[in-house]
Amino acid sequence: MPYDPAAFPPFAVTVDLVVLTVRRHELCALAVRRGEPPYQGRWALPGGFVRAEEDLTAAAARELNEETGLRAHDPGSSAAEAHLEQLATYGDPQRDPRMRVVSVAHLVLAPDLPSPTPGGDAHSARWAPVDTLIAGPGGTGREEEQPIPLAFDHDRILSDGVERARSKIEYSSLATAFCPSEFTVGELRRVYEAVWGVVLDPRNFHRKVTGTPGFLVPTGGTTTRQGGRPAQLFRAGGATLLNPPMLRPEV
Amino acid sequence: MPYDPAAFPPFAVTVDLVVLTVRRHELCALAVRRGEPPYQGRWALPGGFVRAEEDLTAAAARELNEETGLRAHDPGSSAAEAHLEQLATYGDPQRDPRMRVVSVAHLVLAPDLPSPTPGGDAHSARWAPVDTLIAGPGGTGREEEQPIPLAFDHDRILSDGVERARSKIEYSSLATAFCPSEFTVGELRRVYEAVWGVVLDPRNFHRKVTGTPGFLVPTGGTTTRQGGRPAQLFRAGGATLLNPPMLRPEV
DNA sequence: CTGTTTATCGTCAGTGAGACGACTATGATC
DNA sequence: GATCATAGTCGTCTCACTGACGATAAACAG
Repeated sequence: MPYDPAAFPPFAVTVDLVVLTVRRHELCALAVRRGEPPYQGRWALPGGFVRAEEDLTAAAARELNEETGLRAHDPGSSAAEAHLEQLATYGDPQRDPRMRVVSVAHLVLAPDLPSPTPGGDAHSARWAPVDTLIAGPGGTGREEEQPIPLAFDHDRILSDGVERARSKIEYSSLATAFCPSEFTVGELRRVYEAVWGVVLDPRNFHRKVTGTPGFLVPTGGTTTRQGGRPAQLFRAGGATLLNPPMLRPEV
Repeated sequence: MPYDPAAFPPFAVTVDLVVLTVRRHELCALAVRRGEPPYQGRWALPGGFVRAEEDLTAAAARELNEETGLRAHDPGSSAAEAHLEQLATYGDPQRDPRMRVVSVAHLVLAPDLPSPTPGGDAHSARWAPVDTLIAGPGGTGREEEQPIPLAFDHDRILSDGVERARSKIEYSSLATAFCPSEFTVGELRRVYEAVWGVVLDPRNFHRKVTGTPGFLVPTGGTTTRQGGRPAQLFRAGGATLLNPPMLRPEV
């Protein structure tokens, strides 16, 4: 194909973020309320335009920091860290009524933030349980109420992000991205239970995660913040791939 | 962020294709020779600009058909079919020296084509063993020769595509996309061996694939095209996910 | 002190994978 | 035609891992 600067149509390129965390035993996603048309007043995923000289990952990290104060996981940063990875790209010609927009969606897994409302504006952003945003895989959204659809094609993007997170914690140590830097086996188990929406056997889970080399390293400390007998504290080990994987119970 | 049509920079959006097949027991990728600068004369992945009113997947399917005559796997099409899925998006500001280009890479898994050269122009396209294009995971490229780098960031795109294919045949029935519509267990095993670069035990492999419900359905016919005792012919079953997965041997 | 909660260790049976022996059915070769 | 090489198919044995679940430990609440 010959090079002709006039031969290709111009696109707007954006990044959208699926930011997931676990709050009160529920998988939650960050949603922002749109202030202007289209979809004015509807909830949407955070995102924005990629700048002229900005890498896609950098744009996603910048938007994440603007919305939540979180930093993407860069070795060398000591701020609150989150896992960030590219999810997929959505480019249906009709997905934005204003113009042709291609959105590169990114997935962020963050620990539960102490701040009750992410970002600065409490009215425009919230953590919403994913069950209230999209219908679950097995049935309707919880409480029999159908969720109000997100703006644009963000329902699909969120679904894809949740599914990616659900499958990825099976064979990687990514579930630790939902935990603070030090955590107990029980806290990690509750992450799996919230993300998968299942109940796991504490004894088998304990055997699995402590028996997988490189997954968890004990810090020596203990805590009773979950009540009951004091539990050992761990931090994430160097292993990123779990082999054999953690098995998600059958439905 | 307020809507201002002048506030976002224009991007060119392209699709690039990682087209993989298995030829003579080797995993091969489709490469085209660039006819003009930049990187004139170098090998590159096939691809092209997304049209103004064209979906990303449609653009990838169109480019695939233009280059190889293959059709993406659409139910209802009887042409030679291939699996097509989105791979990842590459948007480094410096990746194309001419302008800001965001490329949505797609992965295509195709059966070995009877035509010796894909597409029409034998001089500009070829199937190249991936080992001759990128260094293998365990060491150098084969024959101790360092491969000539592909144009742009296509080395990375190809590596990502190959890695996706290698991991995806573990837990899905996607390896059948490399096979003709009817194939034997041995032919499927040779696909795994070529993609992973390993040798698998024929007896354990046979037990695994024939014992997984929905993976293979016998057609009733047999063939001796591989020599030896006649082998049953199968076609791909409806199952797409393999549970438990096919295990890739340790290195 | 008793009950409750959570953590942790152990046991046992069943599933599945790796290693590998044995047999079968074809074509090639002497 | 006998023999050999090749590829396919069935079985067996062992080990690792999982799921189910009993038992004990260490905290706190009443």
